[in-house]
Amino acid sequence: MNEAVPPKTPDAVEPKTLVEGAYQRLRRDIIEGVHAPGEKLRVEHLKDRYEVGAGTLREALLLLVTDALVIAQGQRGFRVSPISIEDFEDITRTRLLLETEALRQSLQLGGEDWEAAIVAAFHRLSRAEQKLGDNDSLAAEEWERRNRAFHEALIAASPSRWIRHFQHILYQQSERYRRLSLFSHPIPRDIHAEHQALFNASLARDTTRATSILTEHVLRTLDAVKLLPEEFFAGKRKS
Amino acid sequence: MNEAVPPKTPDAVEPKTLVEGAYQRLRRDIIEGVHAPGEKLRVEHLKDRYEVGAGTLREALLLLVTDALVIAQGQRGFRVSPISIEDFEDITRTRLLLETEALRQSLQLGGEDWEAAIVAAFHRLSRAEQKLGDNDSLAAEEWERRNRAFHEALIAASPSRWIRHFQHILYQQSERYRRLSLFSHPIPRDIHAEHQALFNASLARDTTRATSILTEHVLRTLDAVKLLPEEFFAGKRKS
DNA sequence: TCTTCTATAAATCTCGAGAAAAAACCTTGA
DNA sequence: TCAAGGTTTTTTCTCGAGATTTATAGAAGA
Repeated sequence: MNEAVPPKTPDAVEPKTLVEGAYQRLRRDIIEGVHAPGEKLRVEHLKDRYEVGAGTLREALLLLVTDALVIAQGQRGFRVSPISIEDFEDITRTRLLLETEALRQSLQLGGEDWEAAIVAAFHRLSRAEQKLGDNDSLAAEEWERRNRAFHEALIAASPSRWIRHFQHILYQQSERYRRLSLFSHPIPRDIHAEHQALFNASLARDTTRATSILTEHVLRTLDAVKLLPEEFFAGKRKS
Repeated sequence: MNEAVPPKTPDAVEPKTLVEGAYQRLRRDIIEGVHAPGEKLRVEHLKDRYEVGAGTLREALLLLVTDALVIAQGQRGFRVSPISIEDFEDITRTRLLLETEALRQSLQLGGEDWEAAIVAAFHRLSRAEQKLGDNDSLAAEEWERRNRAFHEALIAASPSRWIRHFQHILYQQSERYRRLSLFSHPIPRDIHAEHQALFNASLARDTTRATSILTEHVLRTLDAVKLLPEEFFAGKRKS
Protein backbone atom coordinates (compact mmCIF):
# COMPACT_ATOMS: atom_id res chain seq x y z
CA MET A 1 0.00 0.00 0.00
CA ASN A 2 2.79 2.36 0.82
CA GLU A 3 6.10 1.84 -0.87
CA ALA A 4 9.18 2.59 1.19
CA VAL A 5 11.68 5.09 -0.06
CA PRO A 6 14.37 4.71 2.57
CA PRO A 7 16.30 1.55 1.75
CA LYS A 8 15.80 -1.22 4.22
CA THR A 9 18.97 -2.39 5.87
CA PRO A 10 18.91 -6.17 5.94
CA ASP A 11 19.88 -7.70 9.22
CA ALA A 12 19.72 -11.41 9.64
CA VAL A 13 18.39 -11.65 6.11
CA GLU A 14 19.55 -14.57 4.09
CA PRO A 15 21.90 -13.20 1.44
CA LYS A 16 20.50 -13.70 -2.04
CA THR A 17 23.75 -12.90 -3.76
CA LEU A 18 27.50 -13.12 -3.24
CA VAL A 19 27.72 -9.35 -2.89
CA GLU A 20 25.24 -9.36 -0.03
CA GLY A 21 27.00 -12.23 1.65
CA ALA A 22 30.36 -10.48 1.52
CA TYR A 23 28.67 -7.26 2.65
CA GLN A 24 27.18 -8.85 5.73
CA ARG A 25 30.39 -10.59 6.75
CA LEU A 26 32.45 -7.46 6.14
CA ARG A 27 30.03 -5.39 8.16
CA ARG A 28 30.24 -7.75 11.09
CA ASP A 29 34.02 -7.79 10.93
CA ILE A 30 34.20 -4.01 10.91
CA ILE A 31 31.81 -3.61 13.83
CA GLU A 32 33.68 -6.26 15.77
CA GLY A 33 36.98 -4.58 15.10
CA VAL A 34 38.52 -7.30 12.96
CA HIS A 35 39.26 -4.46 10.57
CA ALA A 36 40.41 -1.59 12.74
CA PRO A 37 39.07 1.96 12.33
CA GLY A 38 41.05 3.88 9.75
CA GLU A 39 42.52 0.72 8.28
CA LYS A 40 43.04 0.49 4.54
CA LEU A 41 40.85 -2.11 2.89
CA ARG A 42 42.73 -3.57 -0.06
CA VAL A 43 40.53 -5.35 -2.51
CA GLU A 44 43.17 -7.80 -3.64
CA HIS A 45 43.76 -8.96 -0.06
CA LEU A 46 40.16 -9.12 1.02
CA LYS A 47 38.88 -10.98 -1.99
CA ASP A 48 40.72 -14.07 -0.78
CA ARG A 49 39.47 -13.76 2.80
CA TYR A 50 35.88 -13.45 1.68
CA GLU A 51 36.23 -15.80 -1.28
CA VAL A 52 34.75 -13.59 -3.99
CA GLY A 53 36.04 -11.85 -7.07
CA ALA A 54 37.55 -8.38 -7.02
CA GLY A 55 34.57 -6.68 -8.60
CA THR A 56 32.17 -8.39 -6.23
CA LEU A 57 34.16 -7.29 -3.22
CA ARG A 58 34.25 -3.72 -4.52
CA GLU A 59 30.46 -3.76 -4.68
CA ALA A 60 30.23 -5.04 -1.12
CA LEU A 61 32.50 -2.20 0.02
CA LEU A 62 30.34 0.29 -1.83
CA LEU A 63 27.31 -1.00 0.07
CA LEU A 64 29.14 -0.38 3.32
CA VAL A 65 29.55 3.25 2.33
CA THR A 66 25.79 3.50 2.78
CA ASP A 67 26.21 2.53 6.42
CA ALA A 68 29.10 4.98 6.76
CA LEU A 69 31.25 2.14 7.98
CA VAL A 70 33.55 2.49 4.99
CA ILE A 71 34.70 5.58 3.15
CA ALA A 72 35.64 5.49 -0.50
CA GLN A 73 38.15 7.91 -1.97
CA GLY A 74 38.30 8.05 -5.72
CA GLN A 75 41.42 6.44 -7.11
CA ARG A 76 42.67 5.76 -3.58
CA GLY A 77 40.60 2.84 -2.52
CA PHE A 78 38.61 2.11 0.60
CA ARG A 79 39.12 2.65 4.28
CA VAL A 80 37.34 1.70 7.48
CA SER A 81 35.72 4.84 8.88
CA PRO A 82 37.85 6.23 11.69
CA ILE A 83 36.46 6.65 15.17
CA SER A 84 36.89 9.35 17.78
CA ILE A 85 35.32 10.53 20.99
CA GLU A 86 33.93 13.58 19.21
CA ASP A 87 32.32 11.33 16.65
CA PHE A 88 30.70 9.15 19.28
CA GLU A 89 29.38 12.20 21.06
CA ASP A 90 27.91 13.40 17.77
CA ILE A 91 26.43 9.98 17.03
CA THR A 92 24.89 9.77 20.48
CA ARG A 93 23.31 13.22 20.49
CA THR A 94 21.99 12.91 16.95
CA ARG A 95 20.64 9.50 17.75
CA LEU A 96 18.87 10.87 20.82
CA LEU A 97 17.35 13.67 18.82
CA LEU A 98 15.83 11.17 16.42
CA GLU A 99 15.10 8.33 18.80
CA THR A 100 13.29 10.40 21.43
CA GLU A 101 11.08 11.88 18.74
CA ALA A 102 10.35 8.44 17.35
CA LEU A 103 9.60 7.19 20.84
CA ARG A 104 7.15 10.02 21.40
CA GLN A 105 5.33 9.08 18.23
CA SER A 106 5.36 5.41 19.12
CA LEU A 107 3.88 6.02 22.54
CA GLN A 108 1.16 8.05 20.95
CA LEU A 109 0.37 5.82 18.01
CA GLY A 110 1.38 2.32 19.05
CA GLY A 111 -1.44 -0.21 19.08
CA GLU A 112 -1.83 -3.64 20.54
CA ASP A 113 0.58 -5.25 18.13
CA TRP A 114 3.25 -2.77 19.08
CA GLU A 115 2.65 -3.41 22.75
CA ALA A 116 2.86 -7.14 22.29
CA ALA A 117 6.07 -6.74 20.32
CA ILE A 118 7.87 -4.72 22.99
CA VAL A 119 6.69 -7.08 25.70
CA ALA A 120 8.22 -9.93 23.73
CA ALA A 121 11.40 -8.02 22.92
CA PHE A 122 11.84 -6.98 26.53
CA HIS A 123 11.37 -10.53 27.69
CA ARG A 124 13.96 -11.82 25.26
CA LEU A 125 16.38 -9.11 26.28
CA SER A 126 15.90 -9.89 29.97
CA ARG A 127 16.71 -13.52 29.36
CA ALA A 128 19.88 -12.56 27.51
CA GLU A 129 20.87 -10.28 30.37
CA GLN A 130 20.65 -13.16 32.81
CA LYS A 131 23.09 -15.20 30.79
CA LEU A 132 25.50 -12.30 30.57
CA GLY A 133 28.57 -11.64 32.68
CA ASP A 134 30.50 -14.86 32.26
CA ASN A 135 32.67 -13.21 29.64
CA ASP A 136 30.88 -15.34 27.14
CA SER A 137 31.33 -13.60 23.83
CA LEU A 138 28.57 -15.64 22.26
CA ALA A 139 26.13 -14.51 24.92
CA ALA A 140 27.34 -10.94 24.49
CA GLU A 141 26.63 -11.15 20.79
CA GLU A 142 23.15 -12.44 21.46
CA TRP A 143 22.59 -9.67 23.98
CA GLU A 144 23.71 -7.08 21.45
CA ARG A 145 21.22 -8.42 18.94
CA ARG A 146 18.34 -8.39 21.41
CA ASN A 147 19.26 -4.97 22.74
CA ARG A 148 18.99 -3.61 19.24
CA ALA A 149 15.72 -5.46 18.72
CA PHE A 150 14.31 -3.96 21.91
CA HIS A 151 15.26 -0.41 20.99
CA GLU A 152 13.91 -0.81 17.49
CA ALA A 153 10.69 -2.34 18.76
CA LEU A 154 10.14 0.68 21.01
CA ILE A 155 10.14 3.05 18.06
CA ALA A 156 8.56 0.66 15.57
CA ALA A 157 5.19 2.40 15.79
CA SER A 158 6.66 5.69 14.59
CA PRO A 159 5.32 6.42 11.10
CA SER A 160 8.57 8.02 10.02
CA ARG A 161 10.59 5.67 7.86
CA TRP A 162 13.35 8.24 7.59
CA ILE A 163 13.82 8.59 11.31
CA ARG A 164 13.92 4.84 11.67
CA HIS A 165 16.36 4.59 8.78
CA PHE A 166 18.77 7.12 10.27
CA GLN A 167 18.34 5.67 13.73
CA HIS A 168 19.34 2.31 12.35
CA ILE A 169 22.54 3.71 10.87
CA LEU A 170 23.45 5.55 14.04
CA TYR A 171 22.75 2.56 16.24
CA GLN A 172 24.99 0.48 14.04
CA GLN A 173 27.72 3.07 14.35
CA SER A 174 27.42 3.13 18.10
CA GLU A 175 27.92 -0.62 18.24
CA ARG A 176 31.57 -0.11 17.39
CA TYR A 177 31.97 2.14 20.40
CA ARG A 178 29.90 0.05 22.74
CA ARG A 179 32.25 -2.81 22.05
CA LEU A 180 35.11 -0.63 23.25
CA SER A 181 33.32 0.25 26.45
CA LEU A 182 33.25 -3.43 27.36
CA PHE A 183 37.03 -3.42 27.75
CA SER A 184 36.77 -1.58 31.01
CA HIS A 185 33.79 -1.09 33.23
CA PRO A 186 34.54 2.23 34.82
CA ILE A 187 30.93 3.02 35.59
CA PRO A 188 28.85 0.48 37.46
CA ARG A 189 25.46 0.16 35.82
CA ASP A 190 22.41 -1.89 36.32
CA ILE A 191 21.46 -2.07 32.71
CA HIS A 192 18.58 -4.39 33.36
CA ALA A 193 17.02 -1.87 35.74
CA GLU A 194 17.41 0.85 33.13
CA HIS A 195 15.67 -1.27 30.55
CA GLN A 196 12.97 -2.23 33.02
CA ALA A 197 12.24 1.42 33.78
CA LEU A 198 12.17 2.29 30.10
CA PHE A 199 9.86 -0.62 29.45
CA ASN A 200 7.48 0.34 32.25
CA ALA A 201 7.27 3.97 31.24
CA SER A 202 6.64 3.00 27.62
CA LEU A 203 3.81 0.63 28.42
CA ALA A 204 2.33 3.29 30.69
CA ARG A 205 2.54 5.72 27.75
CA ASP A 206 4.37 8.18 29.97
CA THR A 207 6.11 10.13 27.23
CA THR A 208 8.07 12.49 29.41
CA ARG A 209 9.42 9.78 31.64
CA ALA A 210 10.17 7.36 28.83
CA THR A 211 12.15 9.88 26.80
CA SER A 212 14.11 11.07 29.80
CA ILE A 213 14.98 7.52 30.81
CA LEU A 214 16.04 6.76 27.26
CA THR A 215 18.22 9.86 27.23
CA GLU A 216 19.89 8.95 30.50
CA HIS A 217 20.32 5.41 29.32
CA VAL A 218 22.08 6.35 26.10
CA LEU A 219 24.18 9.12 27.61
CA ARG A 220 25.49 6.73 30.22
CA THR A 221 27.23 4.72 27.52
CA LEU A 222 28.69 7.93 26.15
CA ASP A 223 30.13 8.73 29.57
CA ALA A 224 31.63 5.26 29.82
CA VAL A 225 33.36 5.62 26.47
CA LYS A 226 34.61 9.07 27.39
CA LEU A 227 36.57 7.58 30.25
CA LEU A 228 38.52 5.29 27.97
CA PRO A 229 42.16 6.21 27.29
CA GLU A 230 42.73 8.05 24.07
CA GLU A 231 44.85 5.23 22.68
CA PHE A 232 41.66 3.41 21.80
CA PHE A 233 40.92 6.03 19.20
CA ALA A 234 44.35 6.23 17.62
CA GLY A 235 43.20 5.46 14.13
CA LYS A 236 45.96 3.80 12.20
CA ARG A 237 46.57 5.31 8.83
CA LYS A 238 48.56 2.58 7.16
CA SER A 239 47.89 -1.00 6.23
CA MET B 1 42.64 17.61 13.13
CA ASN B 2 39.30 15.90 13.28
CA GLU B 3 38.67 13.13 10.85
CA ALA B 4 35.14 12.89 9.54
CA VAL B 5 33.21 9.68 9.85
CA PRO B 6 30.13 10.67 7.87
CA PRO B 7 31.00 10.37 4.20
CA LYS B 8 31.09 13.65 2.39
CA THR B 9 28.71 13.88 -0.49
CA PRO B 10 30.51 15.50 -3.42
CA ASP B 11 28.61 18.22 -5.16
CA ALA B 12 30.23 20.08 -7.98
CA VAL B 13 33.38 18.07 -7.34
CA GLU B 14 35.37 17.13 -10.38
CA PRO B 15 34.93 13.39 -10.83
CA LYS B 16 38.22 11.57 -10.37
CA THR B 17 36.93 8.35 -11.81
CA LEU B 18 34.45 7.02 -14.34
CA VAL B 19 32.27 5.66 -11.56
CA GLU B 20 31.98 9.08 -9.96
CA GLY B 21 31.22 10.69 -13.28
CA ALA B 22 28.42 8.27 -14.04
CA TYR B 23 27.18 8.64 -10.46
CA GLN B 24 26.91 12.41 -10.73
CA ARG B 25 25.15 12.35 -14.07
CA LEU B 26 22.79 9.62 -12.97
CA ARG B 27 21.97 11.52 -9.80
CA ARG B 28 21.14 14.65 -11.71
CA ASP B 29 18.98 12.71 -14.14
CA ILE B 30 17.04 11.08 -11.33
CA ILE B 31 16.48 14.34 -9.48
CA GLU B 32 15.39 16.01 -12.69
CA GLY B 33 12.99 13.21 -13.46
CA VAL B 34 14.72 11.90 -16.57
CA HIS B 35 14.41 8.55 -14.87
CA ALA B 36 10.95 8.51 -13.33
CA PRO B 37 10.29 7.41 -9.76
CA GLY B 38 9.79 3.68 -9.55
CA GLU B 39 11.36 3.12 -12.95
CA LYS B 40 13.49 0.07 -13.51
CA LEU B 41 17.14 0.86 -14.16
CA ARG B 42 18.56 -1.73 -16.51
CA VAL B 43 22.31 -1.85 -16.55
CA GLU B 44 22.56 -3.01 -20.15
CA HIS B 45 20.53 -0.04 -21.34
CA LEU B 46 22.13 2.60 -19.18
CA LYS B 47 25.72 1.62 -19.88
CA ASP B 48 25.33 2.93 -23.39
CA ARG B 49 23.68 6.18 -22.31
CA TYR B 50 26.44 6.93 -19.83
CA GLU B 51 29.22 5.41 -21.89
CA VAL B 52 30.74 3.12 -19.30
CA GLY B 53 31.07 -0.61 -18.78
CA ALA B 54 28.43 -2.68 -17.07
CA GLY B 55 30.44 -3.17 -13.88
CA THR B 56 31.21 0.52 -13.68
CA LEU B 57 27.56 1.45 -14.01
CA ARG B 58 26.60 -1.04 -11.33
CA GLU B 59 29.02 0.67 -8.98
CA ALA B 60 27.53 4.06 -9.77
CA LEU B 61 24.07 2.71 -8.99
CA LEU B 62 25.35 1.30 -5.71
CA LEU B 63 26.62 4.76 -4.80
CA LEU B 64 23.15 6.15 -5.42
CA VAL B 65 21.77 3.71 -2.88
CA THR B 66 23.65 5.77 -0.29
CA ASP B 67 21.57 8.79 -1.28
CA ALA B 68 18.41 6.68 -1.18
CA LEU B 69 17.70 7.75 -4.75
CA VAL B 70 18.02 4.16 -5.95
CA ILE B 71 17.00 0.94 -4.30
CA ALA B 72 18.77 -2.32 -4.99
CA GLN B 73 17.01 -5.66 -4.71
CA GLY B 74 19.21 -8.70 -4.76
CA GLN B 75 18.96 -10.63 -8.01
CA ARG B 76 16.32 -8.21 -9.25
CA GLY B 77 18.33 -5.21 -10.21
CA PHE B 78 17.92 -1.54 -9.50
CA ARG B 79 15.01 0.87 -9.34
CA VAL B 80 14.54 4.59 -8.92
CA SER B 81 13.13 5.19 -5.45
CA PRO B 82 9.39 5.78 -5.68
CA ILE B 83 7.82 8.97 -4.42
CA SER B 84 4.62 9.68 -2.57
CA ILE B 85 2.97 12.47 -0.63
CA GLU B 86 3.47 10.52 2.59
CA ASP B 87 7.16 10.22 1.81
CA PHE B 88 7.54 13.93 1.20
CA GLU B 89 5.74 14.71 4.42
CA ASP B 90 8.11 12.38 6.24
CA ILE B 91 11.13 13.91 4.51
CA THR B 92 10.00 17.42 5.37
CA ARG B 93 9.30 16.78 9.03
CA THR B 94 12.48 14.80 9.59
CA ARG B 95 14.45 17.46 7.81
CA LEU B 96 12.92 20.14 10.00
CA LEU B 97 13.74 18.18 13.12
CA LEU B 98 17.39 18.07 12.10
CA GLU B 99 17.70 21.42 10.40
CA THR B 100 16.15 23.50 13.17
CA GLU B 101 18.46 21.87 15.68
CA ALA B 102 21.45 22.55 13.45
CA LEU B 103 20.30 26.13 12.99
CA ARG B 104 20.08 26.61 16.75
CA GLN B 105 23.64 25.38 17.10
CA SER B 106 24.84 27.56 14.26
CA LEU B 107 23.28 30.70 15.73
CA GLN B 108 24.97 29.93 19.01
CA LEU B 109 28.39 28.94 17.72
CA GLY B 110 28.79 30.68 14.36
CA GLY B 111 31.71 33.08 14.16
CA GLU B 112 32.69 35.82 11.76
CA ASP B 113 33.53 33.42 8.97
CA TRP B 114 30.09 31.87 9.24
CA GLU B 115 28.44 35.30 9.18
CA ALA B 116 30.39 36.32 6.12
CA ALA B 117 29.50 33.06 4.40
CA ILE B 118 25.76 33.46 4.87
CA VAL B 119 25.89 37.10 3.82
CA ALA B 120 27.58 35.99 0.62
CA ALA B 121 25.24 33.05 0.09
CA PHE B 122 22.17 35.22 0.65
CA HIS B 123 23.45 37.79 -1.80
CA ARG B 124 24.05 35.18 -4.45
CA LEU B 125 20.61 33.71 -3.84
CA SER B 126 18.96 37.12 -4.11
CA ARG B 127 20.59 37.71 -7.45
CA ALA B 128 19.40 34.38 -8.73
CA GLU B 129 15.88 35.18 -7.54
CA GLN B 130 15.85 38.34 -9.60
CA LYS B 131 16.64 36.42 -12.75
CA LEU B 132 13.93 33.91 -12.03
CA GLY B 133 10.44 33.79 -13.42
CA ASP B 134 11.06 33.83 -17.15
CA ASN B 135 10.60 30.07 -17.25
CA ASP B 136 14.32 29.88 -17.82
CA SER B 137 15.27 26.37 -16.81
CA LEU B 138 18.93 27.32 -16.66
CA ALA B 139 18.18 30.11 -14.20
CA ALA B 140 16.00 27.77 -12.20
CA GLU B 141 18.84 25.32 -11.97
CA GLU B 142 21.16 28.03 -10.76
CA TRP B 143 18.58 29.14 -8.22
CA GLU B 144 18.24 25.58 -6.96
CA ARG B 145 21.99 25.38 -6.47
CA ARG B 146 22.16 28.67 -4.59
CA ASN B 147 19.11 27.88 -2.50
CA ARG B 148 20.82 24.73 -1.33
CA ALA B 149 24.04 26.66 -0.71
CA PHE B 150 22.15 29.20 1.40
CA HIS B 151 20.44 26.59 3.52
CA GLU B 152 23.66 24.69 4.02
CA ALA B 153 25.55 27.85 4.88
CA LEU B 154 23.02 28.63 7.61
CA ILE B 155 23.74 25.39 9.41
CA ALA B 156 27.41 25.18 8.50
CA ALA B 157 28.48 26.27 11.99
CA SER B 158 26.76 23.32 13.59
CA PRO B 159 29.42 20.97 14.94
CA SER B 160 27.36 17.89 14.14
CA ARG B 161 28.63 16.20 11.02
CA TRP B 162 25.89 13.61 11.29
CA ILE B 163 23.08 16.13 11.31
CA ARG B 164 24.61 17.89 8.34
CA HIS B 165 25.06 14.57 6.57
CA PHE B 166 21.44 13.53 7.04
CA GLN B 167 20.21 17.01 6.21
CA HIS B 168 22.12 16.82 2.96
CA ILE B 169 20.42 13.54 2.02
CA LEU B 170 16.97 14.84 2.90
CA TYR B 171 17.45 18.09 1.06
CA GLN B 172 18.49 16.14 -2.01
CA GLN B 173 15.39 14.01 -1.70
CA SER B 174 13.18 17.05 -1.43
CA GLU B 175 14.60 18.43 -4.67
CA ARG B 176 12.68 15.80 -6.56
CA TYR B 177 9.44 17.02 -5.04
CA ARG B 178 10.25 20.70 -5.32
CA ARG B 179 10.63 20.17 -9.04
CA LEU B 180 7.09 18.85 -9.13
CA SER B 181 5.73 21.86 -7.28
CA LEU B 182 6.97 24.09 -10.09
CA PHE B 183 4.45 22.54 -12.46
CA SER B 184 1.65 24.43 -10.82
CA HIS B 185 1.81 27.40 -8.50
CA PRO B 186 -1.26 26.91 -6.39
CA ILE B 187 0.06 28.95 -3.49
CA PRO B 188 1.36 32.44 -4.11
CA ARG B 189 4.63 32.93 -2.24
CA ASP B 190 7.14 35.66 -1.90
CA ILE B 191 10.09 33.37 -1.50
CA HIS B 192 12.55 36.22 -1.47
CA ALA B 193 10.78 37.79 1.49
CA GLU B 194 10.88 34.47 3.32
CA HIS B 195 14.59 34.17 2.73
CA GLN B 196 15.12 37.78 3.73
CA ALA B 197 13.34 37.23 7.03
CA LEU B 198 15.27 34.07 7.70
CA PHE B 199 18.50 35.86 6.91
CA ASN B 200 17.71 38.79 9.20
CA ALA B 201 16.71 36.62 12.12
CA SER B 202 19.84 34.52 11.70
CA LEU B 203 22.21 37.47 11.67
CA ALA B 204 20.40 38.87 14.70
CA ARG B 205 20.95 35.50 16.41
CA ASP B 206 17.26 35.34 17.18
CA THR B 207 16.99 31.58 17.57
CA THR B 208 13.28 31.37 18.21
CA ARG B 209 12.36 33.55 15.29
CA ALA B 210 14.83 31.99 12.88
CA THR B 211 13.70 28.43 13.56
CA SER B 212 10.04 29.33 13.30
CA ILE B 213 10.59 31.13 10.00
CA LEU B 214 12.55 28.18 8.70
CA THR B 215 9.76 25.84 9.73
CA GLU B 216 7.10 27.95 8.02
CA HIS B 217 9.31 28.27 4.98
CA VAL B 218 9.80 24.54 4.55
CA LEU B 219 6.24 23.58 5.40
CA ARG B 220 4.94 25.93 2.75
CA THR B 221 6.57 23.81 0.06
CA LEU B 222 5.01 20.74 1.62
CA ASP B 223 1.60 22.37 1.37
CA ALA B 224 2.21 23.25 -2.26
CA VAL B 225 3.09 19.66 -3.13
CA LYS B 226 0.08 18.37 -1.21
CA LEU B 227 -2.19 20.27 -3.58
CA LEU B 228 -0.83 18.49 -6.62
CA PRO B 229 -3.06 15.85 -8.20
CA GLU B 230 -2.27 12.32 -7.19
CA GLU B 231 -1.33 11.35 -10.72
CA PHE B 232 2.04 12.94 -10.14
CA PHE B 233 2.87 10.24 -7.66
CA ALA B 234 1.67 7.30 -9.70
CA GLY B 235 4.95 5.46 -9.67
CA LYS B 236 5.28 3.29 -12.71
CA ARG B 237 6.30 -0.22 -11.95
CA LYS B 238 7.48 -1.35 -15.34
CA SER B 239 10.33 -0.30 -17.58
C1' DT C 1 71.58 14.70 6.12
C1' DC C 2 67.99 16.18 3.46
C1' DT C 3 65.56 17.07 -0.81
C1' DT C 4 64.33 15.95 -5.50
C1' DC C 5 63.89 13.06 -9.25
C1' DT C 6 63.43 8.53 -11.34
C1' DA C 7 62.33 3.65 -11.61
C1' DT C 8 59.99 -0.02 -9.64
C1' DA C 9 56.18 -2.13 -7.34
C1' DA C 10 51.53 -2.26 -5.83
C1' DA C 11 46.85 -1.08 -5.90
C1' DT C 12 42.88 0.70 -8.04
C1' DC C 13 39.86 1.17 -11.81
C1' DT C 14 37.70 -0.54 -15.98
C1' DC C 15 35.89 -3.66 -19.27
C1' DG C 16 33.69 -7.65 -21.67
C1' DA C 17 32.30 -12.37 -21.56
C1' DG C 18 30.32 -16.44 -19.32
C1' DA C 19 27.17 -18.43 -15.62
C1' DA C 20 22.93 -18.02 -13.09
C1' DA C 21 18.58 -16.23 -12.21
C1' DA C 22 14.31 -13.87 -13.39
C1' DA C 23 10.92 -12.39 -16.64
C1' DA C 24 8.43 -12.97 -20.84
C1' DC C 25 6.37 -15.86 -24.04
C1' DC C 26 4.10 -19.72 -25.93
C1' DT C 27 1.90 -24.10 -25.87
C1' DT C 28 -1.24 -27.32 -23.91
C1' DG C 29 -5.26 -28.79 -21.49
C1' DA C 30 -9.58 -28.13 -19.16
C1' DT D 1 -11.61 -17.97 -21.52
C1' DC D 2 -8.52 -19.12 -18.16
C1' DA D 3 -4.80 -21.61 -15.74
C1' DA D 4 -0.67 -24.34 -15.57
C1' DG D 5 3.56 -25.86 -17.28
C1' DG D 6 7.51 -25.54 -19.99
C1' DT D 7 10.59 -22.99 -23.25
C1' DT D 8 12.90 -18.95 -24.86
C1' DT D 9 14.59 -14.48 -24.07
C1' DT D 10 16.24 -10.97 -21.24
C1' DT D 11 18.69 -9.29 -17.29
C1' DT D 12 21.48 -9.70 -13.45
C1' DC D 13 25.47 -11.37 -11.24
C1' DT D 14 30.24 -12.84 -11.21
C1' DC D 15 34.92 -13.25 -12.52
C1' DG D 16 39.71 -12.41 -14.25
C1' DA D 17 42.80 -9.75 -16.99
C1' DG D 18 44.57 -5.39 -18.89
C1' DA D 19 45.13 -0.28 -18.43
C1' DT D 20 45.88 3.80 -15.17
C1' DT D 21 46.97 5.70 -11.27
C1' DT D 22 49.13 5.90 -6.78
C1' DA D 23 52.55 4.52 -3.53
C1' DT D 24 57.19 2.87 -2.53
C1' DA D 25 62.11 2.46 -2.90
C1' DG D 26 66.39 3.89 -4.62
C1' DA D 27 69.71 7.09 -6.71
C1' DA D 28 71.59 11.57 -7.57
C1' DG D 29 72.64 16.17 -6.17
C1' DA D 30 73.19 20.04 -2.87
